[in-house]
Amino acid sequence: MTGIEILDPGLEGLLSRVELPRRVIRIRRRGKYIIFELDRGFLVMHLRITGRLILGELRGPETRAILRFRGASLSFLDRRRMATAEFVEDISWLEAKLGPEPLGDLSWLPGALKRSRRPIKVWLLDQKNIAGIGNIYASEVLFVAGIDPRRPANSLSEEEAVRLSRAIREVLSEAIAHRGTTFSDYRDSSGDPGGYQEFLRVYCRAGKPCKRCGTPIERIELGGRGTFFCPRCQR
DNA sequence: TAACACCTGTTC
DNA sequence: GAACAGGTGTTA
Repeated sequence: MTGIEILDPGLEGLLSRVELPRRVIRIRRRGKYIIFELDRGFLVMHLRITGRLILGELRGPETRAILRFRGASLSFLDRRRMATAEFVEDISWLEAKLGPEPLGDLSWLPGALKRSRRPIKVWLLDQKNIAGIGNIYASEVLFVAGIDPRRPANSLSEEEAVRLSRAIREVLSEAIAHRGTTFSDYRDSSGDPGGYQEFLRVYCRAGKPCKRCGTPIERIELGGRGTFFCPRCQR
């Protein structure tokens, strides 16, 4: 990393406290966080809802910073300015607040569900339980598993918990294969939208017929977030 | 654990 | 004018 141009004054304190250049050892993801491992310290980013990292130098009202590397630049854009980026010396705090990865081994999941009475949909969104499931995929996963999002986590049977584990893997793998879900803002690093919005089963389909049984999809609020489900297919 | 706060844009 | 939006951190 050879330089950073900070365009949003709100990022000053978080990004300017490191002397450049620094070597990037590798870039990885943990939950919804993007981690640049540097020869000393880390650059940790979270794109929240409308954040984007686009290759090249894009200057516009949404541009918050431009990261420069030897031979490449990354523009950090964010329409709602809720995304975060900061240099830190260590990232143990991140590991401490995130549950296991959703695409890893999930054999622990049935046991963990028994320890919570929260609605299963709210449980899935809590990054401390499992890291990386957002509001779209929580609804989608529960539809595929055939589970009512309002059910207390600890009311799921062993068999339902196993179905849920499989649904998590299936939905997230499919979504990744289609390069993500774009309603309005999400873009990949080339600026291209994802394609999974074409395949969503329940999310944002309130009133439309269930793709499996034809019953109108319902929208309710759980944990303050819009939640979509089929009252017939999900019990 | 729920409500609110953080932001700004879109849609009704 | 109000409601809604893919997320998370703080507060009550």
